[in-house]
Amino acid sequence: MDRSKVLASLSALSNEARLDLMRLLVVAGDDGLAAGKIGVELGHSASRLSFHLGILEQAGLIRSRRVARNVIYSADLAGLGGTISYLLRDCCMDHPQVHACCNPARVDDAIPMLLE
Amino acid sequence: MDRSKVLASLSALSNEARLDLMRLLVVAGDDGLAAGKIGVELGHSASRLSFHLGILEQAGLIRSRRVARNVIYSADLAGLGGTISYLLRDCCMDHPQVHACCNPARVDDAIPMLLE
DNA sequence: TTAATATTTCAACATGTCATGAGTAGTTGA
DNA sequence: TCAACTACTCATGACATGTTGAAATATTAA
Repeated sequence: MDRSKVLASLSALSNEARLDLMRLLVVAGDDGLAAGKIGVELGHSASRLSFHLGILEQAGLIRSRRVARNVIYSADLAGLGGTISYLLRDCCMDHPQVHACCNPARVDDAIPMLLE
Repeated sequence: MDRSKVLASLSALSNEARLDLMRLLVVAGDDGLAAGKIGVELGHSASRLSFHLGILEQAGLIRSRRVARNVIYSADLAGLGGTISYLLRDCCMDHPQVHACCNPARVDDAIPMLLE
């Protein structure tokens, strides 16, 4: 992941409405959510929502696909992971003290993944 | 770590000059670096540097202390870790696929920390 | 085809961010 | 104390960001 993409991701995430959007879409999983449903959920106007979704998509943090009349948005976990991973590696130089903060809540779930 | 602090941190990190600053200070370790030295290192004007250092300090990502004529800046690893950890937990809901991206380069170093 | 639905685009405005250069304030050694 | 050194503050202008409401576009059902 190159630096300008990371900067775009961090900038995209540094906004309350967009952080809310990301969380909602992560929870929604691969199925995603239609724009209209998101708007109702978060109480945003259509144009405001579209603006923020566009920024998240541009930053590679979410994807969209058209299904009939609806546009379905879903989280791009690789994009999210890439951004966080950049922070850990290239910014924090994999400093043990920073990694320690990121100790997953459910260690048992995460350890196997780290060993893959 | 509360949401507004996280937003401030992400906003602080979403700038090239400040990302450079963070990396430099993480590498410098606890000893930190004097403002003047940082300016020379990164080629920034004094006022530009002061502006960005102020934003990072305000966001809780770095600390400063006066030593004689110099002001020494150093990375606040807990602040950095807290921000990353918020992204992983409250935004990504500890999603395994995101954690997998953050698999440390040096697994042997990191695993013991995760098990503590 | 027409009407209804879903979403995006656009212009206007307010606000925030950032680089620059000049000036200010704190600290030290002669 | 004075001059040198170090770092910060402030005003300015350029540019970016975010909200709003109206209009435009795309898709579907009748």
